[in-house]
Amino acid sequence: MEPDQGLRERLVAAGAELLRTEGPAALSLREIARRAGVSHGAPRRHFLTHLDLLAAIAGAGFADLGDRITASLAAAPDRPRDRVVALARVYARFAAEEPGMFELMFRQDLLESGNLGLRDTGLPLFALLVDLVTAAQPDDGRPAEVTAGALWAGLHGVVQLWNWGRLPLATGLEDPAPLVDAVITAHLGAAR
Amino acid sequence: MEPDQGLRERLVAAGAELLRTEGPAALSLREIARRAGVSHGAPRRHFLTHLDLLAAIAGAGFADLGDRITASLAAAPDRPRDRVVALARVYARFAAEEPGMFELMFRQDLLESGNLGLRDTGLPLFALLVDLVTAAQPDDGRPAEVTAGALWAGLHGVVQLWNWGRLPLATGLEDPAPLVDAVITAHLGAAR
DNA sequence: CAGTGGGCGTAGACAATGTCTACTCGGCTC
DNA sequence: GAGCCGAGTAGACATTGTCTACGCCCACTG
Repeated sequence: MEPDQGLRERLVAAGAELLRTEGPAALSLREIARRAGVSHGAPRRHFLTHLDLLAAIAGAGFADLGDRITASLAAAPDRPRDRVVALARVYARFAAEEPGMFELMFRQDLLESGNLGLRDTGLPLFALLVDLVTAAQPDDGRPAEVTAGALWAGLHGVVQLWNWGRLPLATGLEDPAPLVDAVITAHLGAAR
Repeated sequence: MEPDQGLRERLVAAGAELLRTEGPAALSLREIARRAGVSHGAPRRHFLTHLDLLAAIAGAGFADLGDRITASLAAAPDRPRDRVVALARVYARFAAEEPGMFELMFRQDLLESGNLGLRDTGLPLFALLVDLVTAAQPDDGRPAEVTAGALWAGLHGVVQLWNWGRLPLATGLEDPAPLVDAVITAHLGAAR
């Protein structure tokens, strides 16, 4: 490991690790500082408030998700619909593997803390989805932004409700994949 | 007002009111007790832990949402698709008017607290949706549970991402209604 | 009717948390 | 070399969730 990264990065990394191992409830400012090996006042030099630190951790989560998506798209076939499927798969896997981070990323009080860095995170993801939807040319007669928005929302809702635990109970499924497929097919048409 | 309801109900009502006026961050156990006019130890006689109290408040939110939906369906036309539209409208309005309660209702740590009362809340809503989808008979060749689940997820994702603030920014819309319509049409077909 | 037991609320303690304010210390510039 | 400033430490403070001891009052039993 690199011993010489700044404390700011170490705090974000320690928070992400803590989130992964102990869950969102363990993300106190003092515990993060402890894991980073500094006193409880040290984070204040880099983040004005606790929420700002959490927002930075969520930002790292968005960066991670973005990296995974671009990596997956690089290896995906050219047909737009297949690329949407690849994106959706990564999105669902991310939410399933890192539920704590996923929850943190979409907490609304993190935006309200006036963190502009987070404000436009997630928008590149949406722009990418608009491009894919435009290329897929669904014949629903709607603006691509609306179709892309509804598609994202469907995908997001599936993984959210799945993590929440009601959908597995209600549908009897043990995997969200059929629901993700239903969402994509509903908006972009069947696979062929 | 009835002066003689039990403290349990008064705590839930005070919490819901506090949630409405001050937001989710203000929902501390002690503040709820203060608003209910009792000492900070009193809630413990009715709720073992803070999370249990929050779960009860969320349960009241589910009951409220259920009431609004059944009231709306009573006045809705008979065509299944129109009934789904009515349900979706209520759902979206609820999320927009009571964002704090909506967020609380879907917090996942509330379920993990082993509250069985909350565990099956929301399932009647889903069963209702399955019935409506079955009656609407979409020709997607999927089990009604899957279509209903994907539909609920789409609806839920729209209002969630809308409250989150990214969708308005990304789509340029100032109302989630077109997205809700896109979701319903995608899963149940056009209005005619 | 006396007594008693338990439900229900109070009051105080405790550890932990987020924020604020000295203070310290090391390296930098003039 | 003197001053200064960024960065981390240490302690204080109010607030929170939980726990425990206590008191009250009403219903039931003998």
